Amino acid sequence: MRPEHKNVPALPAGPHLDSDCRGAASVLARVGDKWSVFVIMMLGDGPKRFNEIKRMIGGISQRMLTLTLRGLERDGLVTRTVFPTIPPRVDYELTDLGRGLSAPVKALGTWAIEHQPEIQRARMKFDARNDNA
Amino acid sequence: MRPEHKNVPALPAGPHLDSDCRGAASVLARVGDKWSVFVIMMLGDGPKRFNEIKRMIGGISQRMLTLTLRGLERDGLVTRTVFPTIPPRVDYELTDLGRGLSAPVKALGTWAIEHQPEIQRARMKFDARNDNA
DNA sequence: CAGGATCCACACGGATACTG
DNA sequence: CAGTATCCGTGTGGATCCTG
Repeated sequence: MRPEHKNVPALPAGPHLDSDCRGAASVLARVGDKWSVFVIMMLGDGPKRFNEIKRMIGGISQRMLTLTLRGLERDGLVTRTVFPTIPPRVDYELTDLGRGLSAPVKALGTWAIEHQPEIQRARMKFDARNDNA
Repeated sequence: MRPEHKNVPALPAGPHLDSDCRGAASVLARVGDKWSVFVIMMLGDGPKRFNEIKRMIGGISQRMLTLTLRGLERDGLVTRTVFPTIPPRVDYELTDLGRGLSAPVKALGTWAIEHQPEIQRARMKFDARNDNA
């Protein structure tokens, strides 16, 4: 067991970057994770079931969703509730900690959506300049 | 040329996730990038030179820093200014767009630092429960 | 339905050497 | 100093098949 989990490496070793920053790195790694961000946003408005989340996100494999949810659970950001029914049902919900995080994450998401066009234009221009290939 | 650049895949194809979200994904991918986040934070207080940034961050290889800066430049988040002196000198600075982004990013960083202990405790507990290995 | 197990590709990222 | 070029290990993540 214990193979993947999302590795949370914590920067190598350098005596650089004050330790707060280094510890924060592993947290940012989770937040920085594309899928984690999406899941947190999806869970923003109430608990959801596994396949429900999967459908909402769309491009994610069940493997990645499982791994992502496991990671978020590990970090105390979401709770996993199993209903021992047939067929089984599992609900995922943000914890208080998770809800706290969802605020800054949403801010980021909002920013991303708002400025997406500018960024895409910047990319086009940049690529155009360097694409003599 | 044009080998890496940070791939910006934009989710596969699924007719899921409203298109705003899908476009935002590629933006979040940049923000989600660990190194990009650090660089943006470093550049938060004024322009910096290449090796200056490298030293401040510490754990990054010059390759990754180059790639990261290239990506940020491509997205119109930082400007690259070359002084044709000997030895050469290159300054990197946040654009207005970049400065706009640095706000939410800092918010996230702050959150990460503040709640890092809770998260680490959550991880310990989680690992303790499942580590019968 | 929710997810564990496996196989596999390939992009990411480190180390090193070389250049303007 | 600020890169580029190359080699190469490995984590990440998709696809597929199987179970309670």
